[in-house]
Amino acid sequence: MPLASRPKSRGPKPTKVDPDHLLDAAQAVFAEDGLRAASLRAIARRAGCDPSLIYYHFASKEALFTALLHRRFPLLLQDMKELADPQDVRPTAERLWAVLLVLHRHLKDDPGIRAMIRGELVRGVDGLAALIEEQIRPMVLTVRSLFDQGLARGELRPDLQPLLATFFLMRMQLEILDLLPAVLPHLVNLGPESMVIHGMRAWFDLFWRGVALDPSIPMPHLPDPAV
Amino acid sequence: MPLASRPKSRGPKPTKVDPDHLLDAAQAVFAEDGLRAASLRAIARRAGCDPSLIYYHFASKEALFTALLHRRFPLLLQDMKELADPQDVRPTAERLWAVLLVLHRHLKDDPGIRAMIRGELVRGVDGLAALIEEQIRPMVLTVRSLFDQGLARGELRPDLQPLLATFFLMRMQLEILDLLPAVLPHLVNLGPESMVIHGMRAWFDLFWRGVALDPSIPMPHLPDPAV
DNA sequence: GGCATTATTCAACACTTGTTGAATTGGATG
DNA sequence: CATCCAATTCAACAAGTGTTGAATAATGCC
Repeated sequence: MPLASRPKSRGPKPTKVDPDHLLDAAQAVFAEDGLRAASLRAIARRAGCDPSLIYYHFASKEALFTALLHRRFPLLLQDMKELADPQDVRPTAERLWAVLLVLHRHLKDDPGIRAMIRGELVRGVDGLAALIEEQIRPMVLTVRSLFDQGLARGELRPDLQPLLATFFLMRMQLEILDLLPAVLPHLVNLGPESMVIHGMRAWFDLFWRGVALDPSIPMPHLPDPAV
Repeated sequence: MPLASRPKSRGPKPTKVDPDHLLDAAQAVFAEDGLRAASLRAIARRAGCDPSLIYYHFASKEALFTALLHRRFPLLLQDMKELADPQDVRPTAERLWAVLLVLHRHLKDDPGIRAMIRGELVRGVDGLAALIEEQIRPMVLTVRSLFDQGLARGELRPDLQPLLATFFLMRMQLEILDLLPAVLPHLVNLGPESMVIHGMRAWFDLFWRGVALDPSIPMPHLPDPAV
């Protein structure tokens, strides 16, 4: 009884709530409410601690957010860069499909970072929007280089516009991860997870037919995302 | 002087701020901040009136938002329905392009309603999210019927999935309207407006090649959006 | 056991929010 | 000119916000 209803105790349970745990809670709340509307009290509630504790680990609400940013983006960029190694001789179709797989792996269970990439979380917070763009740009340019390589190898339509193609490919993957599980499963009879894979394949099929030099030659085998 | 700096006057200038003017201001502010973070005071400031006036015309913040919803969506749906008339014998490519033109016409200058469609504005506000979905669904099904007609006429790949194709086509158009003018013009040398048209054509070219039964037969002439 | 340090909470601050009720104005009508 | 009404503002409310400084509990070290 003194456990559940302790009426007046002060600073009771230092159970080592490490910063990562706070970041997890912050990510969840930010994803739901956006940067502006998300409250530190809501984050603290989620993390099971007092709002003041956040200020012990982070300087401010904004610092908490940028810490979130630097936790995930570098990993994503790294994976993308490995994909774009010019020595990679796999067919371009396979490598572009791998771009979708990387996005799937990193963003599947993380609506927060998806919203970040979309720029939603920081609507109207100029400094942070610029910071996010700064994290995203190298990733976009990396994928773009994949298209340049594909063009040089004669596997893509010569009139292709690499930057727009990059934009189309990645952007739609974000939408697929976000929207398909939310709205389509009750229109088609598929579970949310296989709905995403189904959508990814349909999208890439359409996309590749649109960008390939000769869409009639069959695509290489496209592996499912690792689960 | 008594005009600019009137220090203590009460209820001064009934200049007939009609509800539509309030809706305009609300739309702008909602688009920037989202439903939760947007404040009635900011809306009132934008409209040049007192926050209380909003309550004279609308019952609450939420009522103001739903009024916004019912102002634009029906018009959009109507245009889309005219497009999907089964008697229309134009080539399917031309009709699908017209879908993009309708979206362009209605949403080009209206980031607020774009954000509504994307569902951003109402993150975490359950009732409203359902209400928006209710407005969007008939529009989606209308466009879907266009694909069904195209399939029946043998102009589309028989293995096409109409619902996914609808999703891809419309969703990317939203992204084009939102993102291309914001991020690409300083990477490509095009003005924001022609950037959008450029992007739309590139997108539809890719899309059509992806869904057509025989992408090698040339597309009909695709008119520019009317400006 | 005493002590310094670290992790945590409490209580309060100044401010903003949606909302309301009463007060005020301008114009039309008599 | 007086009266009525619609349009508008003022002033205040309770609740929630980010943030801070002081207080407290647990932990490891001597």
